[in-house]
Amino acid sequence: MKGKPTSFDIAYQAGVSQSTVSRALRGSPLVSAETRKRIQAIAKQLNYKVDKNASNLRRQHSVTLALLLFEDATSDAALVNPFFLSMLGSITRACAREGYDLLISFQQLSDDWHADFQDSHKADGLILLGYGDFEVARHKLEKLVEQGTQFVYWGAVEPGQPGISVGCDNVQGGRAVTEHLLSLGRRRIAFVGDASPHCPEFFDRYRGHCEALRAAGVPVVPALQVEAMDSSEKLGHAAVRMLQERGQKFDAVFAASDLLAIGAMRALEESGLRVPEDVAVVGFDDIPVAAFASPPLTTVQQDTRAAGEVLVQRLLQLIRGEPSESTMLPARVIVRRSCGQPGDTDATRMAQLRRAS
Amino acid sequence: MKGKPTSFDIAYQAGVSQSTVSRALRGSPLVSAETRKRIQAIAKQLNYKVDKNASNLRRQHSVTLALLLFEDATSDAALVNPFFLSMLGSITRACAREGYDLLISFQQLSDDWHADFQDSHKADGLILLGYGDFEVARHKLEKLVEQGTQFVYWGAVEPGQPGISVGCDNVQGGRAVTEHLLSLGRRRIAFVGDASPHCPEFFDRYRGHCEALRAAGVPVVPALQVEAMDSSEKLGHAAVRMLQERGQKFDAVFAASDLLAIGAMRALEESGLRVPEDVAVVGFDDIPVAAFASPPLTTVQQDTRAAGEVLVQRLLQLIRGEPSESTMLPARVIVRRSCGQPGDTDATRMAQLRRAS
DNA sequence: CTGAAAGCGCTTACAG
DNA sequence: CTGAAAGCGCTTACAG
Repeated sequence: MKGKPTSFDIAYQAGVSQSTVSRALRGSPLVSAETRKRIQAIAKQLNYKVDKNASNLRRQHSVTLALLLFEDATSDAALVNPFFLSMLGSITRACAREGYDLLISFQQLSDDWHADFQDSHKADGLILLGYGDFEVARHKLEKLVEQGTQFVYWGAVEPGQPGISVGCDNVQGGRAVTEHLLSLGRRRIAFVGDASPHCPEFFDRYRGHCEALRAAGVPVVPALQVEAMDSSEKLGHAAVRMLQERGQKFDAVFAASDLLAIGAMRALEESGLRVPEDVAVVGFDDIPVAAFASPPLTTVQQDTRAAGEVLVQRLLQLIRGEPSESTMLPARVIVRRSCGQPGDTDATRMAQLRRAS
Repeated sequence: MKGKPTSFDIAYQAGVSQSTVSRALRGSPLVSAETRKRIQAIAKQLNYKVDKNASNLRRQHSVTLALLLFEDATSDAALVNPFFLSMLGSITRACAREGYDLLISFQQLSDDWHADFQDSHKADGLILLGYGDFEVARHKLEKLVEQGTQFVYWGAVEPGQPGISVGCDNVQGGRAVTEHLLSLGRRRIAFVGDASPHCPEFFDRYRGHCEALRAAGVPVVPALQVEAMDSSEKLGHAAVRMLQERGQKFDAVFAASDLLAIGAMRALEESGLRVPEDVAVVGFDDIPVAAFASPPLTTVQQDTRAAGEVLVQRLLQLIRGEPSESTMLPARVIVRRSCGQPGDTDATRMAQLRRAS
């Protein structure tokens, strides 16, 4: 046998036409069971695999999805957002289950958003993770819609957004974790995270936060909110310093992400403040290290497993021309020690590790 | 414009033949600069992208690599080994730089090892991460070699192994971290991890460990070695219990992976033993949570960034028919508090976080 | 149920 | 430097 066998080789051995081989292997009902069986046996024996490129070319689709992870050009080249990473598993598996292959690519925020993948027929649709400044991203997303690109993205879920998005219920998450802080007696809660349309997810978390405060009759103090557009330990650290420079007193910090929260805790520690005794700290995301922070971080868990599933489902609906819609997933407060209430540390830590590994 | 433009559309607009369009866009020197320029401009204006499937079919290769992550069938479906995950970034980037696309797929250890990707022309070569029991994997790897599959894998680097592997210098890493423990006065060091050809990487770490002991004139006590074939917190926990049941005294634990080490620390804690005062603990891998463990875990860092680069380079050499060879990367001890020597916690923690995010 | 034939959109010898 | 033509390996109307 020279080179890879083709459907003609199978046909020859089976004594049928190449068309019949193709039909049999694609599961067409137009082939008799007996013929199909014979063909399959020979294909298996010859280790024949349908040539994807030929099949794709002919059928005009690739049965492949592309996962585009956007990252800041300024950040170190080896970084991958741990939150997105945790979605990777479920996305991959959902694709596999649906018979789709998954291309993965890291993109610079500044680049053209590669409709390239679809234009070149490398992928039938795109999953976008991480868009940076949403006001900038919005235009790019709108262009994608215009071009007829099939895509879904993880982010805020709000009316008027371009395309289909999947995200967690940030308002509810922000509300729930703030209520928890309030129930522990905290009243001056700082919020670390941008509260503007540039960061709709952080903004929604802030909205939920404010809702909870108002419902409890606690005043919303603008000076207790500090901008942080990105999610990093450094920005969280800087935010606490900023609050202190403002001379604001606070007994809790709600950081819009775990990375911000961890940086905030470090800054507090350095100022001689104890977490949670002096200042309670909560984050958002429940990234793997959250359970290992000192103290272990109370946070809001987004269901990354469901997230991956839903992203793939929505994208496939788009590709198949079925009705599809943006979807919000529930958020869940995970209580650990950083908020001042001894949580079930051991159990959550085990669960975390399991998710991490 | 109906549907995606083809090279014929470009040719028509440029007033040249389709062949010339193809040549111009592929950068053939057979096209005049002026013609090329005109064609490129029109292609750009029409948002033309070469159809990958057609191009691949014609050229008989896919300019795509497949990353296969193997996992235990028994483990929860959402798990991804954090160590492999940390390699993903550099693999992706190395592929992008070389102009290759990257398919990613999770495979069950028990499945056929999908030469499928290559047979179907989905990918030109494979990168395998995680093989489980190497004695079992060896046969599969040998079969891949027989079939002429182009692949590289992460693992031990030893003579007589099938195919091309890339791994860290486990012997050196095991030696170095043991020397460190010895330098801190520890003498009865337990080793948690399988020391057999089933786990060549763990075995090499054990070898390095024994070398260091012998060089220091410290006896190697077989009863201080506990099997753990896999890397999980649970097995690390069980290993410490086993040591205690054996009635062995030990003042340090060298776990063959961070996950094992973290489980071991928890078991020690539960027995009322203090880490590092009573028992020093060190791990291997330097996964993101290692810096956040309590106490922060001393471990051996594998250079995941270089790992990804080298894996891709070696695979491309194979694909291009160039000489290639298995490669060993250096390992580096990261000192944190779990070994009893106050490490530069803050600096390493920051570095860790940066790698984690 | 099966076969002959067209065609998916390129790339690349071949001829000029 | 350019064009006409073959062909990569399939899938799928079309005809039987």
